[in-house]
Amino acid sequence: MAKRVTIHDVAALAGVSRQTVTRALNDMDGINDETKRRVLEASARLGYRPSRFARSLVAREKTRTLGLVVSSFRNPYYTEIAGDLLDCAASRNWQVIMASSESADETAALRMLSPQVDVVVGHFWSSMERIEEARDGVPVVVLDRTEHLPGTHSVELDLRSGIEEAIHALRAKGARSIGMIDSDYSLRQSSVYVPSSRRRDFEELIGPGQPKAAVAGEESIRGGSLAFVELMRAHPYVDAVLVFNDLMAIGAIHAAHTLNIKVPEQVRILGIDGLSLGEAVHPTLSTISIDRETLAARALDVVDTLAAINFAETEPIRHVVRSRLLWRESA
Amino acid sequence: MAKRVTIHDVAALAGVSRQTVTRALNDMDGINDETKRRVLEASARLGYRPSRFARSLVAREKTRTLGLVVSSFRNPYYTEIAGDLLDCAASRNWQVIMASSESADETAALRMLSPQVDVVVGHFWSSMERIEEARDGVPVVVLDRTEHLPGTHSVELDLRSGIEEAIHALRAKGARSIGMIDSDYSLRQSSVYVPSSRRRDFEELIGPGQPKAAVAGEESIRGGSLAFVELMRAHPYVDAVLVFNDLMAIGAIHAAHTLNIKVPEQVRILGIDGLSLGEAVHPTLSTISIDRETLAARALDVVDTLAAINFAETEPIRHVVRSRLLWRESA
DNA sequence: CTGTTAGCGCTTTCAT
DNA sequence: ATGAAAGCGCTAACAG
Repeated sequence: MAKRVTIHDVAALAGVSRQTVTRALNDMDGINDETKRRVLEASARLGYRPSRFARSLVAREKTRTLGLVVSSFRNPYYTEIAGDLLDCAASRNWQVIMASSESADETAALRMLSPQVDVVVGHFWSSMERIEEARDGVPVVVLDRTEHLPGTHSVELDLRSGIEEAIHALRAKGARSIGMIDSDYSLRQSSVYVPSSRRRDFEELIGPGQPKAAVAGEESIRGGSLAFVELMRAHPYVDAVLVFNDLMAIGAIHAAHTLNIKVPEQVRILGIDGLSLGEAVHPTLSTISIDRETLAARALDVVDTLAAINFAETEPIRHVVRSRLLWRESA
Repeated sequence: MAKRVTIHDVAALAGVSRQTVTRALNDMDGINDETKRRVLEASARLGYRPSRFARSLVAREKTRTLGLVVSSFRNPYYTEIAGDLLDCAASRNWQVIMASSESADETAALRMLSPQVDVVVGHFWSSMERIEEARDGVPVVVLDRTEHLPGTHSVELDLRSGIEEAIHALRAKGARSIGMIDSDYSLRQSSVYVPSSRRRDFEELIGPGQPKAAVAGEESIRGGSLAFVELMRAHPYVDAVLVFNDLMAIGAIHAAHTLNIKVPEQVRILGIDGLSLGEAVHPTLSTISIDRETLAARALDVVDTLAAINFAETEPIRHVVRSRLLWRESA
């Protein structure tokens, strides 16, 4: 590994001072054309690349860098949010460094990002303590989580009102027994299944008199398929299903095909997320849709607010984004 | 915007030297516990955050940063590659900065990334000259492109052999007239439609005697649907269709449902990409599958090779990744 | 155990 | 038009 070519080497080769090199390369004036040409040539000859570290260190306007932890690149929900966030960040003059918490765990991603960025945004399901320890002083903006986490900022999701509305609407359409397919995420993380807040909301809203028809599966198309089969076997009377997310709901529709169950005639299927992918399946997927662009915009609002106070510790900032029902064909 | 808190301020408040602050914060030894405690407290009081710029400038092992240009966050093909690349990069000790070329154009993304990173990886469809100008000396690794671009490194895709094999297999299964749905990407970029290399390969391989049944559409589910309708209207005799990518192919299957055309009985549909999503539709999508993990690994191989020579200009490095047929139900 | 010195590579004064 | 000096904020190496 050869030693780095510095501005000094270029200056030496061109027979000028370092500042002259700076002038030539940054297209500043106060430099003779001929000198400039010579410097540029020397720079090209040596394959000189200014150090981005030195440059940023001395830059008057520091590059503002945002760390983004993407939970999964296999679930379009997360990648679409990442896309929205990236666009929004670019328009507000933020660089984005991404890390995936798919293979590693999310605190590992956080720990890796924290020394590199001014602030981290992402979906985090770990305990407050673990986040606190991994963030190492860098402010964190937590997305989607419905509980309020002290010490971090958040853009929360109001799914509860969407779920409530959905239950009413499903009943109005004639559903008598509504089941749910939940995520088994907690089970995979800690070997203990804890119902998701989506399920907790669902069970509270559906009322105490109702039979509890719920199963949990992996957050994927396949997981949704398996869970649907399990649900229908255990609770054949179910005529409507709320599914943890759209990906699993698409899996459920797929499984319904296989089981020869007509959707929505025999069973209504309703997802959560609002993925455009839902339009590609038959029947098209009805869903509780999350306004991802607003979510991204709110997250950047928090980030800008924090930047304005130089990322000092401050009272948690909190935003809430609402969801809305998107009726297509499956429910 | 308050002035930045530096190591100096912490040192002053704790009544020690800057070096002692460094020792305390970086958990180095050779420091009194009591002093350490005092420094840590001062640091916390001031909300001190070490400058990542200064730190990287002086670090012996420079952070190696790779820029990744993601063409679209709405097409799982690109996000899945991004995920693979991110994992691969992390395991080889590379930081990744991402930019999307979805809303902006790709040279803008390249221009934004180039001062921040050591090397850029991504899908680029612009002309050599535009890339050359935007990269500003930073080495670029171009993915997927089948033509050989002088001056940039590349991981190319051998789709031709996959397409050839597919045509043989479709004919063996009884297809008499194979059509194609192409991407109209070039049309959107420059108002002139230029057949993609996939289409050029297809037409060469299908032989000169064959009728040319091809239409072009947007690279999306919807675009695939519209194109399929158009294709079947213009060329009703077509009994097999090769589609530019899986997303469009899923759209085509969707449209076939709507048109009441049985897949694969009446028309066989074959995509390109190998998205796992293809398993979620009915019938499941047959496809020419690209080994994304190998693609990611090859790209990182190039990157590591370049790092070893300190990113000096060098002869273009070139890898080729093969594709393979993945028969599911639609063809 | 702690402080001093010397850079990392660049850009910005300010002289010349 | 060019050069010299100062300093961005940090850490490694050496003193004390």
